[in-house]
Amino acid sequence: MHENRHDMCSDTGLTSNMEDYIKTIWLLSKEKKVVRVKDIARSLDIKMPSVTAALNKLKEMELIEYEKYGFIELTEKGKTAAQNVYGRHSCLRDFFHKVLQIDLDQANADACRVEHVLSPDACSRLSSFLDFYSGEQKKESKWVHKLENLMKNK
Amino acid sequence: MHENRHDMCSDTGLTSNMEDYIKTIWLLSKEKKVVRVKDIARSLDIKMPSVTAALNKLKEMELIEYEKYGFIELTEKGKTAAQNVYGRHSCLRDFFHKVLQIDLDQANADACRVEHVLSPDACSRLSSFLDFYSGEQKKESKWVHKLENLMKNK
DNA sequence: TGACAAAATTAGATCCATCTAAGAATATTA
DNA sequence: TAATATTCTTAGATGGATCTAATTTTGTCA
Repeated sequence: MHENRHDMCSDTGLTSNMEDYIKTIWLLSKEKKVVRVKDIARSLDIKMPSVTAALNKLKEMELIEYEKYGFIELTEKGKTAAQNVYGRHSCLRDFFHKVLQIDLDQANADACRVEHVLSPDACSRLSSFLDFYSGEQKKESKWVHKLENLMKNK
Repeated sequence: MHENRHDMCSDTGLTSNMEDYIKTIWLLSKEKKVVRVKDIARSLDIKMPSVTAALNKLKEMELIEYEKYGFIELTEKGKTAAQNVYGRHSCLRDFFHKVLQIDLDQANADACRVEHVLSPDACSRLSSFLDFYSGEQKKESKWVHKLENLMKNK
């Protein structure tokens, strides 16, 4: 019982928070090679003790490998989940930025929040829509230009 | 300090939860005339004591009028906030349902979660997009048909 | 109107996620 | 290498939101 009382996310079965952590760890490990508690804290704009607490949970869930004062690395399971979250993120960011023409920073910020709550189906449909839109954009369809103008003047 | 540590929503400055409560109260009062703790609990799929606790906070924030064992009514401030949330909700639901062709129940479910995290700007742009889309739909534009087919076969 | 049923509240607990303050481990550098 | 600075962890607290169990209030109806 009680599985669904807390903030779980449709896809990964993790809380929004846990999703944020693994996404962040994944992004940091792509650019830094060594992920530090400090970096995670800075990225998520929280304090280090909060990170430590979260890392222990993530380890418990076998999403990361991690020893006290030691390295932080995603397990395969963790990587999969992170990519999953990031997939949703980029799909949303692209929609916000490319279609709705929200500036990139704000598009990212919106995506960061929405990514945890959008159903897999909605996400995949949004993705299809984006593909369609890109195609039309390449073909320089009139309606795309109209829409672009409409969004530009907001 | 500490204003932003918890789950605040861009628009109303309330938590997702509080937004859910006032939206629910608003919807119930439109169909029932007398809003009961029991109804709110059933709507949100939580237990009555949780509702009581929330009502006290909402009263504190002057979003509802409410006395122990008594009536529950939104203040003007509360109504405004509720309409605000519901505006976001319907905009998202329409996008999910009409554009992405997600069935209505699921569209509502997705909207219910996203409504708390979408920025006002994104929301108003999405709304503009929907207007544009509806217009094109009325004109029976080819691209709309193409997109409709694409989404139908998902 | 008095007994019973339904609805609402209080009390007390849990979980999640964060914080500050203080102390331990690690890294740097004079 | 000893002192210092940085990084990280522990301990303990807070706030939001929920729950169950028990109690109180309100409503119903025989």
